[in-house]
Amino acid sequence: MNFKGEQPMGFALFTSAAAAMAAKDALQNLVFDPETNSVLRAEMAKKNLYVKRGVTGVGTETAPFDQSKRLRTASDYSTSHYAPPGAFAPPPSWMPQSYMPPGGSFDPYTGYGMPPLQPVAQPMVSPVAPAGYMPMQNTKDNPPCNTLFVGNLGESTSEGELRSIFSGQPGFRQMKVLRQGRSTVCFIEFADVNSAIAVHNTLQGAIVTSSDRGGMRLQYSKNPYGRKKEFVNNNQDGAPGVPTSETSG
DNA sequence: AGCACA
Repeated sequence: MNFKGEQPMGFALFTSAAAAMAAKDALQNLVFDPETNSVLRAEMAKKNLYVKRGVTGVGTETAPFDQSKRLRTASDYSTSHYAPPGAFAPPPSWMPQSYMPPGGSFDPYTGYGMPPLQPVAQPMVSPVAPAGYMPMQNTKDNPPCNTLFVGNLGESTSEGELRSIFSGQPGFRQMKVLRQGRSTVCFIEFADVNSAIAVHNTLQGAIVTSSDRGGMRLQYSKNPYGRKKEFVNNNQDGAPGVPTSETSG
């Protein structure tokens, strides 16, 4: 569905072009309305957002403006003090060399400078945490693979909502919901690891309305789809191993 | 924190 010109849109101001790029990538394809499976489209604006001094959340005023009363937004308030959000934290040791976290290299934009200005007051919230997300601590994750494990889902979680959230994501293959008494977990297979990584990052902590636990927790599955189960006994000394379902068939 | 199906 594409109602050009009729969909609401908004503009968000970031501390730097790099931060805006990171947020854009993080939010791209976010399902913000699971009911209709509506997906968020994020682009770099054609022009910088102008913000009146002392006013927050503006952008649509048409009143005549006075150059002295407005502040031109710069692309380079000292980017050095900008702490990237958790999704772009330094890669752990198992991170494959080939994978560069989004937001890692924005060199094309660093020379993009406009004259530095006094910084506007920035709210101390993560620039990529819109409504619809909950902060989510995700200790103990597994190496990236093509299958995501979804946790922190209440027993009331509807499979339909999960499907509407994930089935529209690029690379989605299949989904399986598992009821576990008081809680629910879910497995999602993607066509490739990168698709899974993208969703792991963008939907981490996303609110599942039908669940009563706030945000979902996304982890890489311990046992991804399509990975052959290894032999339990692959000792080199030739001793007979215990047959597994692979060997005894 | 809870990881099934092949």
